[in-house]
Amino acid sequence: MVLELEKRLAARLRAVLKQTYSLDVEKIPLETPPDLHLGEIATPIALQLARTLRKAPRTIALEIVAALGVVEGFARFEVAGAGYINAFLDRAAAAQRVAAQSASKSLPHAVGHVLVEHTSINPNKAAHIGHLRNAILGDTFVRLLRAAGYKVDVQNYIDNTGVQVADVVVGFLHLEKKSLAGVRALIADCEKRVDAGFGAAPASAPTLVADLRPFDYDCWDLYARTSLWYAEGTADEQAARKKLRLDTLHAIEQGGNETAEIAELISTSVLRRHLETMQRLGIEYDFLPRESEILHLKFWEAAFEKLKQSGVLHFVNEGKNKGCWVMNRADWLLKKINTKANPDQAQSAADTQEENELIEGPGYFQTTSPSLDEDAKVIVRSNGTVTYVGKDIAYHLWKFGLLGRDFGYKKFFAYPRHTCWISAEKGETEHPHFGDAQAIYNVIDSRQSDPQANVVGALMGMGYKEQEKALRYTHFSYEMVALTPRCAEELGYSVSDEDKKKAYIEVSGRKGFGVKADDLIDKLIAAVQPLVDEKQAASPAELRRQIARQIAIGALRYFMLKVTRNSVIAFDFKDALSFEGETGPYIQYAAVRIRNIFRKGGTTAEAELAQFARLAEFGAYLSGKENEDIWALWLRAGRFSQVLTQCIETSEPAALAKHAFQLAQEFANFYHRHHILAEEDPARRTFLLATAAVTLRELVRALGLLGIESPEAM
RNA sequence: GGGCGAGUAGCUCAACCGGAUAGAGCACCGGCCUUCUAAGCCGGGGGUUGUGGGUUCGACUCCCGCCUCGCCCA
Repeated sequence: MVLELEKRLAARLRAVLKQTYSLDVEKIPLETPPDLHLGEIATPIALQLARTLRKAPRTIALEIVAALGVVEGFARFEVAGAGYINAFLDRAAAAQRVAAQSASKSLPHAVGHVLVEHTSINPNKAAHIGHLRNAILGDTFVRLLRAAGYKVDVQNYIDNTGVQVADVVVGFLHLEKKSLAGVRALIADCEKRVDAGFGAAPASAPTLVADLRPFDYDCWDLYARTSLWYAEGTADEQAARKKLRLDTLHAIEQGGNETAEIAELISTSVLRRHLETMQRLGIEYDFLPRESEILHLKFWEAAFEKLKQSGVLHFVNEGKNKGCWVMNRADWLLKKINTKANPDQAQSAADTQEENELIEGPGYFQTTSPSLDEDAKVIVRSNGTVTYVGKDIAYHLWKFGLLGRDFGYKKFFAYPRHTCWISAEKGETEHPHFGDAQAIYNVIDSRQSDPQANVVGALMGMGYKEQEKALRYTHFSYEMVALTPRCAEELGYSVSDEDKKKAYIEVSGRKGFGVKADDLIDKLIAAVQPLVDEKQAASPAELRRQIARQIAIGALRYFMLKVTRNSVIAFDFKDALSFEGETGPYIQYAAVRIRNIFRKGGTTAEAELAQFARLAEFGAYLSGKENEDIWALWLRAGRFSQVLTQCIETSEPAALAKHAFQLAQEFANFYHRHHILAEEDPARRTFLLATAAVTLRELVRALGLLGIESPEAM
């Protein structure tokens, strides 16, 4: 509702400026006034034009308002302050529009096939809180894109042939002295234990993991032990272990041997655990592309030819990179380096500005003649091995359908409503097709921004800037989750004096330092369960467990989503286990209260909205100081598409989290001031019930996009 | 050494394209349960937005320098 009116107002203002001043203003600045008595939409356009028009801002504002005339959906316009134009909505008309909206309908504007990659955990250990942030951000963004009308495929990239998997293989073979058969037996054993309770179906009892060790937990410990083992012993022993590690890695990459088979067994089993963990949070995937297929189906070889042909790579004959294939660098980057080297050439602010636009804008990449660039990115090492970035370029060419090769596909994991596929050398004949995306989002933490930029650079260098789609590459970056020193100590880790002084300590899978995802979920459920049992004593135990689970997940997802992406989360149980204030449960609680009103009133939201549609006159209920809180609620409810659009444009789901909270907060305010069911005037009662109905609809919709369920009771 | 990001209330974080009085939550203090659920509501204190300049009608926001912290690369 608000979004439509903003567009209409902007169009009208544009026309007025053209007509009155012969000005073409493409972007009309619109903002939200700080207070409702200043209207619902404001523009400082008159302030901006004061210089060009050589007039006082207020004069301009008054002229514009006079020329605006009547605009549908608006009650009036006022000039305020230094020269703001404040627009006041026709509240009754606005409320009607909001009430008439459908919760399920997606926005019509978006078309196109989008690919979102998230989670992508090394399949050698249990998922931890950092992985949770990734998966929750990614999954939420997928929900937002789908709500906006995009067709989205969700991918979870699996590095099943990397050094991390190799380390656990080394651990099983050489520390645990297990054979292939031994590993297989252990996994079968673990899976039995998982089936018995841990991390299983929603209805099962919350289980703390102390006595139930799923396989990914075993690997978590073994991985840390193996990492330590490499660093122990004499220099000779260390060298031997290092060689063992490298040989193992090569055997896995090679495939077709027992070591590779063990790696396959481990990575597949751990991967399955990751999918189970994420399923607890309502997170599902469509396709799992694996590194092993990227290797064996020769994706790199295909990409290498294209990279050489397009001149993005060149062979180095001298200097420290002699014998390597390196990537040519973009002109702007070299220019920047040269400028730094000559401090005499002081740049003006304008030049810097221009340069920034070059860097950020599309089409900046121009390959340059291969001069001496010792810092150029090496893609193929002098020993012939490909770097990670090289393989990633090949993979991303595939994502855009530019590689000319495809994976094989096999069914891997069954969700209640759909199947998750995995890559295979020889797949099933009947399968869906992935890749060929028009836009991609890679949910990867900010530490990977350099490699990501290199991949983009390569794609652009290959000339795909001409094809619009190759530019639609978004590194959906986010900061890591770290532990506060206090939290680390609580968990029993020994914290060095140096670390104690820090605000936070980075988690490390290699050191086994962190909070496991399943542990956190279990802890949350265990913390909420007593509250639910107490307040819902009359409900059956199974329902109480379901509610506790919904609240726990709501708390966790909201905790990860309320913070903007580029802020480090210093994890602390005190904050994460909170169910009060700006939390998921607070919002869920608001929705439950509304449900209770309808239940007690013996009516439904749908029935009341239908009743409301027949209401002749209700404008009076939306005006006046005493009804300001009610109007605030309707207005907020009408902002949904505005917020959704903003979230997608900025790749930032936090704005929706904030929106949901504000809506819940405004409802709580309304709830305490107006006793709906006690209202004696039937028309006003209908109006108040409609207010609650619209709020419920919007709360449930916003929560749903955040991946949070709305319990029937709590 | 180079690149990226961050610094806002005691703590954790917001602030739409440069706009009106910089906002929430937690913590703290004081009120509110015979009502549609107190996982709630109301009130209170709390700020030189790291720092010094610049740009302009206007700067948390843009530019330059410096300080501190984090990450990445060498």
